[in-house]
Amino acid sequence: MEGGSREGRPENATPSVEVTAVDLLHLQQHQALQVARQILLHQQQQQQQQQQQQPHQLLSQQNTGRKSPKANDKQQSLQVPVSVAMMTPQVITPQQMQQILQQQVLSPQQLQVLLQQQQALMLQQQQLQEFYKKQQEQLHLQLLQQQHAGSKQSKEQQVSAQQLAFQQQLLQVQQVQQQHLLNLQRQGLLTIQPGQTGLPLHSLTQGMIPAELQQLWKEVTNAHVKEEHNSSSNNGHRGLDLSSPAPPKNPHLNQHSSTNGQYMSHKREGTTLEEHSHHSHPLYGHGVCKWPGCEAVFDDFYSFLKHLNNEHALDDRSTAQCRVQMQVVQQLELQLSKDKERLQAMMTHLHVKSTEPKANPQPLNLVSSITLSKSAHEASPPLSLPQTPTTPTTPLTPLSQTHSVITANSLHSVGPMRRRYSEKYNMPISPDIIQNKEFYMNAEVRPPFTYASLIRQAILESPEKQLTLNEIYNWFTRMFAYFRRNAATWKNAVRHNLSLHKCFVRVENVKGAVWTVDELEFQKRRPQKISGSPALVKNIQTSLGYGPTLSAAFQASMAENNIPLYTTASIGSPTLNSLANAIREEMNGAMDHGNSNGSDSSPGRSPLPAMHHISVKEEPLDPEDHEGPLSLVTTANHSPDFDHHRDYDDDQGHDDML
DNA sequence: AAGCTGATAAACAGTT
DNA sequence: GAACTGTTTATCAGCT
Repeated sequence: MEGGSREGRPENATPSVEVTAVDLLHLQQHQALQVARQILLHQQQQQQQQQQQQPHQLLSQQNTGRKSPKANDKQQSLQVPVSVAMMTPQVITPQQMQQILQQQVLSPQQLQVLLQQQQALMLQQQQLQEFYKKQQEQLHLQLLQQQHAGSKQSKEQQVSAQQLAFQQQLLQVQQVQQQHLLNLQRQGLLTIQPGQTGLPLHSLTQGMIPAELQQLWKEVTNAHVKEEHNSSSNNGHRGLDLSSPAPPKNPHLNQHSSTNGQYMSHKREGTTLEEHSHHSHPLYGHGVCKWPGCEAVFDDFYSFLKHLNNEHALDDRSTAQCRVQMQVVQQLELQLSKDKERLQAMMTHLHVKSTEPKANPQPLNLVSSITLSKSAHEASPPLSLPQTPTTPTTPLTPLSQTHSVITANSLHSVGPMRRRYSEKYNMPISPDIIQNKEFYMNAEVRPPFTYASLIRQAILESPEKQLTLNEIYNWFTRMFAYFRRNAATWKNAVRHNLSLHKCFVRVENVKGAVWTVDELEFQKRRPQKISGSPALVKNIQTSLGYGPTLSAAFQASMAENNIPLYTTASIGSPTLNSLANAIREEMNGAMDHGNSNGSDSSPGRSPLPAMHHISVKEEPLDPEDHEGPLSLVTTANHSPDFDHHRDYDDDQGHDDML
């Protein structure tokens, strides 16, 4: 019952914006999706034109949200599309894709074909670049020899002059060059069949230079004219295919071949193919010839064309200029690739920060990607593979929400956190909270503690070890940015926990009632395990199959603690120190204390580390806070009472992490 | 697979 | 009467 309403509640539906690992993984597919989307849009437009009455059904499948909370419903899953619909329009989500496919606008086969074509085109692009490069090298030599044969200047000077020219043109011609390349591709001049990729290129780069280049040149310079005559079919602007019949939809796909976001402008390009034939040309803009170094002004397009054919015909000079341009493009692309690499590294870094010690960031990314979609906790174990969500709620935040910017929102998971990170092991809440106080206070990251643990911490931190409900609320909001949202939800949870757990004792006070902690009860209900538990040790050593190395232990610990869980997707994650401390504590507990005393675990389990953390505490709160809670915790932990922990020895602590 | 635990939601009653 | 406080029930999900 409530389940339904819960999963459909607004917080969940909020389209969380987050850069996830999956985003990264999908990044490559993004271009393909974009292109496909453009095609789809185009087709849809055509359809609409043809059947004007046909409604746009993309979102029509959304169910009308039922309201009665009581009314039983297992239809929550149907609400998924709603959240999908709320996502950024630029991104085509898997769901949208599916919808599109369902509408048969584009069949899966078609899509696959398109994608394959894109891949082939990307290959082409690479080969084309190689071709250009070689051409440039050769032409460069020729240029130097021919143009400056009689010159007294040293070749080095010439080269530097060339380089200077390159730099000057670098920015100016970037766009023009891109368009130029696109234009070539669009016209199918260099279309290469996927199967025969190697051959044509080879021939081009080897012996066909003159012929191919000449033809290519003609095509470039006369493209517009031919396009005019080519009025032909819809997309068929590939009358000049040298190698093979390009697929009908290549014009669009070709755009994709470029590595960066060029496709953004592709649509415009693609839709203006006809325009080109009339008054548009990559080398003609604003009445000016955009040939590098030309800038001749023309009143009309045809004058420009004449100029282009006359002044920029295929000769050594033009060829050399072309080569220069190619080099410019190449350098730009090189830089682009470097920047992309850098971006990737940055994103990876940010995603994985909390688990830096880990060797492989991949899983982390995956984890982080899932984090929001699910209840972050499940995804926590940085380890492994993306856990397949079993929950219907999962789809709420589709992986496709990629490309979004990292924002504060992306850091926190607002949705219902049905599961604490891990119930397995107690984590010394105090140290963690203290050390990461800044983080929790500023980042809307759900703290990896259970409500009970937090409530206890709040109470213990108070001078009198007692708080009113409202004071507890305040502590939550003060200490955790996460709890500055959804007050109704977590406050209810707090009250619920206070009432539910025996460890929280309500004491009538003069001014009302206050809540205190019965540490005994608290420890009772929390079987502490970390230390003594062989399972933990084993877990630490073998988890993830990374082996018993320290790093493995680190990973395991983090995984188990779920410390980084929410933070994997966040920028400001807990410091490495805290992680190390947490792990150290666990390790200490496991190794040092063995099973003998149950003191280990939980909240106060490791007094020493706790003390270290204390020193870090910077809270303007009461000075007593520093020692108060901790000492209390410590005593509690070491008290004989912990003997009953053994009663729970077999259960892997159900600790309380949120 | 069952049971435990925690999170969430909600209804309800008492108090302020 | 509204808001707050506190209790209770129900459901779901993760874990052992």
